[in-house]
Amino acid sequence: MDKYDKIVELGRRRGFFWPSSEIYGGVAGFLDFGPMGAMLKRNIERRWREVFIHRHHGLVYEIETPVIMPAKVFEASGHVENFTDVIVECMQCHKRFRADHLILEQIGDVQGIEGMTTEELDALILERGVRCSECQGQLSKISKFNLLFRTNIGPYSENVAYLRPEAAQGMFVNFKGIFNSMRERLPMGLAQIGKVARNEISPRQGPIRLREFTIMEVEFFFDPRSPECTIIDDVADVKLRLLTEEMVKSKALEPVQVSVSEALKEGYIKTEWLAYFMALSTKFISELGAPVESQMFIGKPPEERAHYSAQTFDQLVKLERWGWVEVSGHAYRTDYDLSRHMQYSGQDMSVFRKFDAPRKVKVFAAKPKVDAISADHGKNTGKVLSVIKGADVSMLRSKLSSGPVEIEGVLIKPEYVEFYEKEEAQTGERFIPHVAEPSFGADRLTYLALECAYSEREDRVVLRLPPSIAPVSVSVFPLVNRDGIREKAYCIYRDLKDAGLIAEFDDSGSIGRRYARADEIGCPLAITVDYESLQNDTVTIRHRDTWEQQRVPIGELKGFLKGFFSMR
RNA sequence: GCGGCCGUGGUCUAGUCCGGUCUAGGAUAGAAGCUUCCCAAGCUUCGGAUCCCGGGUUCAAAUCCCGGCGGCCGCACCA
Repeated sequence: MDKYDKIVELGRRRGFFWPSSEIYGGVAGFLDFGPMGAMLKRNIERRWREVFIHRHHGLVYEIETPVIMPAKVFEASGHVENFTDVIVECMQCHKRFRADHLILEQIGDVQGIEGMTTEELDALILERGVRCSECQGQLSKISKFNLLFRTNIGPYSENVAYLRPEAAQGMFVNFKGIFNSMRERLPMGLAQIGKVARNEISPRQGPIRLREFTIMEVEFFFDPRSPECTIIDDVADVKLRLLTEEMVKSKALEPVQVSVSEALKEGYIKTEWLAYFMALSTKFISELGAPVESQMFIGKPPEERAHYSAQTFDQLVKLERWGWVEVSGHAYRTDYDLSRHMQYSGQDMSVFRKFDAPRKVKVFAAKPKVDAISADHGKNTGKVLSVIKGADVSMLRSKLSSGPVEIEGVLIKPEYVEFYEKEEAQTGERFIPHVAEPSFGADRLTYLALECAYSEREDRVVLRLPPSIAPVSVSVFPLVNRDGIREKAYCIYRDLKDAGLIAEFDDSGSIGRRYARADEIGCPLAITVDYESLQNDTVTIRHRDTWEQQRVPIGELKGFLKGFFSMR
């Protein structure tokens, strides 16, 4: 029985997590979190929120957008195209191919192949005799890999929508509006914690690979001309363990350990903001209990990167059963997403960059020749004039150079317009921001925290969760249930709850049993009220990790706890 | 998706090969009470399993057969 099995067992026994829809046989890739698990996960989310968002207020803002978005969004993002693979396998040599690619390759362009169902493609393969391009073997039926969950909005089946596979698109589509309302400042990060869904082909590994999970993402927008991270000094000395793309290529297994500033100087990481977030992530993952030695970042080669990424580092953590597992991804998405949304929606996603000093630029201007126009158009002259004024000058100029052109139903002749060069002062230019994206899976982190915290002592399970994320902060026990001790303990318990702590009260079984119960859910402190408490108003505080006890006056309890939890 | 192994109270497990003695045993966890009073002590009592689901064979199925679902391992997949 390895750690994974033990955690799965503990997870069920103590109400952390278990497979979803279990009474109907369960369904792979979905997980339910119980009372303890939900609290643990929320605490991890809360810590992430503090580290990545609140500590950067003024720079990073949290937003919330729907899980369901119209098909158009994911057409623009490239997910519809890149998330849907129709795959055939050669029955002879067992090589796999993208079915559509193979068809196009062998029989040329096929009308409407994009929208074809697998049955139609199967039929096409059969009719046209498409074969394995390697060995000419016969092909299997198509299997379809579409990781997007599809649904409809409203009663119309043609109104297709998808469940988001990442929270990012909600931030991209909102970028411009928020940029405006947040006073048009770059850099600016948008963050989101929320559910995403990916219809994985065959998810295994329990909480590690899910079809629906919580993602925690920042889309950090910056001007590619000023890509400097203004707060890089805060993390310049943080050590990163890196396995760069080149090292992966040369089959290196041991990561190099370099400081953030070295990693940037050596060009391992392409942009400072990405490096900044990688440093934050290292600290964050350490705080959850994973030692730095069992973390590393691995550079993804182009063929393994997402379609939108110019550089990706996966942050890996070593788990006992699953080996190196990705807990966060750090992608340099450049201007891919905003450009695509600009193209697909027709909305301007660009941002104005002011020059240090206005520049003089030579531009062409169009001057309509009213005489010539009115000679041809008479009363319609006004219409023609407005068409000319509305047209893009350089476009109009190049078109007219090869003869008359029709715009908005009006025939424009070259002699209608005179072009002349003029000097114009430009105060700036428009550009599309670039994006650095750190992205975390909260469910994996929850499992990670459990695995890191899991320990055994004298045949008992002790979850040594960091106090900052422990589901229950403090337990209160009466040593015995008589002589007013129980009442006193209960009073303290209620006081602590009033003070905003997650506290539990337990008066059943022996004191040792109660300590053991508290240890199993990772409660860091237990307060015991005993006979001495009746005499001098002190209690014992028992520490989960050392089992040591100390006496603290009841009056100082809240202060003690406040200090204890704030320093972790 | 392919192949192998597997699925019994909340948890772990005995029983499955060789059908009946299993109205399913044990341990642990849980609840109530007594007792003890600082690390899962003890005693009493209680609740909790249509033996993963569906079908079949049989006088009789936890046990044999088929299908499904789920889990683990290997291969494939993993924007």
